[in-house]
Amino acid sequence: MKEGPDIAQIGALIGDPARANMLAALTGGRALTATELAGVGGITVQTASTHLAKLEAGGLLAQRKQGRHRYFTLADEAAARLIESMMGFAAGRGHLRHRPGPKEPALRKARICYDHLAGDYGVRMLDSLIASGAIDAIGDGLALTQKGENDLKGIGIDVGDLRSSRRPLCRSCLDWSERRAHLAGSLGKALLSSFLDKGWARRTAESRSIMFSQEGDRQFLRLFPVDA
Amino acid sequence: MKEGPDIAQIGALIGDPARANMLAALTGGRALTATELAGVGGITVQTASTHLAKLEAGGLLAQRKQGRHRYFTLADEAAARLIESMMGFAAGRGHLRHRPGPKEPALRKARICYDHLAGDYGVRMLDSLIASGAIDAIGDGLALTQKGENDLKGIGIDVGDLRSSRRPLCRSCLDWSERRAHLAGSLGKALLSSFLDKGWARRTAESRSIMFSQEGDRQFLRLFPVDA
DNA sequence: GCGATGCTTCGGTTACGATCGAACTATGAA
DNA sequence: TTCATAGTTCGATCGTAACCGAAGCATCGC
Repeated sequence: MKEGPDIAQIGALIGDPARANMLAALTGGRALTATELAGVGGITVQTASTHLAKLEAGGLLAQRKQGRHRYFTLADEAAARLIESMMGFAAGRGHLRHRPGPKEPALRKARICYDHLAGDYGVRMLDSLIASGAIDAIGDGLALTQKGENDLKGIGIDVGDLRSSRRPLCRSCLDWSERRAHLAGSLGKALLSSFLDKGWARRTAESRSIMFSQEGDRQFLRLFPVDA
Repeated sequence: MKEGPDIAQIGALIGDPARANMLAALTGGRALTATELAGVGGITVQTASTHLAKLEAGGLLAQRKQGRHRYFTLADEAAARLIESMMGFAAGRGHLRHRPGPKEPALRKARICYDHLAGDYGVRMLDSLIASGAIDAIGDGLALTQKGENDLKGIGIDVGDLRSSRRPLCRSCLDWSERRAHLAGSLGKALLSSFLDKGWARRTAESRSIMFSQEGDRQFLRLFPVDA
């Protein structure tokens, strides 16, 4: 029996805790080596190696050899979206690996979600963009308005460049901590990049959280106000 | 270790072949009994029972007791979307359970996807609605136009009723056989229902395919033309 | 009450796959 | 060349979870 795609294969791939941890870590967007991934998975390198091979064969991971290192990333945006949508679903059902830890608050405030900003700040940014009329929310979709395009130019983002990529400009992404949407897509990526470039924020070494500087915090809150 | 939602749990739930088959069968939208699900899973009822309990505990399934039967459905639209997005991803990677079988062509032509029309006909319908200006495609999102609302009234669908539900009116859903989008959301559901009510099409007993009558076929193709 | 049907729980078996130690290959540095 | 680091492959072990037979509830029809 049966017609249709084989869900069980990729389910099983994601279903192993060690592999799931590695995938979640790669949600952070940066490429990691096999040894680093063994660390986040809590397993030895040999074991990690076989896991990584399976994930790559399953189309979830891509690797790039560089010298004697092997850097792994999520295969593409589709893979990233799958993982993120599973995180959203899992969070909605209370399937949390709740070991609160000290990094938690920072993670809820602002973190990276593949290549864009998530957490409280990510949600706030999208809300603000919609409230100001820079983005229209239509059904599930998001569309940049003319006003939005002008506003963005003011902070140094040229939307024309972004449109040339095949990737959608705006996409909404469900936030597992806030359970509300934040902005993904090439525009989401560009915005985060600009914050990092401006020195408003920086990525932390070992976690997916994003640390805003005092000045960056001030600027961000000014740029994306929320009226309650 | 780790912060964040536990992907591994639901991954493992979906990762078992028997469970995956049951979930895929429920993608057909209709409620199935435990014994029926045991059949599609290819296992005995005892085993199915434990699987179903796990799926329910995991928030993927909901059950409704009715007499001495227990009817299972996907827990909600979020669960359905997760399964469908996994099917889309799996299909894109060529993870097919290819046992072509005789039902395949019918399935590719028209099938039910949770509660709306998918397959060749589903894709065609959305394409046609966009081409005629009834629906605007904006980024990832779909929005019904005024013209669309009028057109729909002509075939007996009152959009006002649909808007009252909290569920989004239009949503695009990736088709695993066509690898293109078709129309989901409450409007997608309403359209399929109207085809069934009109007698243009009927659901088959054991498969997810939808059979159009000769007359239904003619009407459908007239209503949703594609100019090539 | 009775048996029949639908489903769950229990107990024991079995198989698959995750795991690691050890040996092996590849790249880089000295 | 030799040593060190990064990663893979092999072989063997071990745990977990899927599985089914049998027994136990629950609900229906009579």
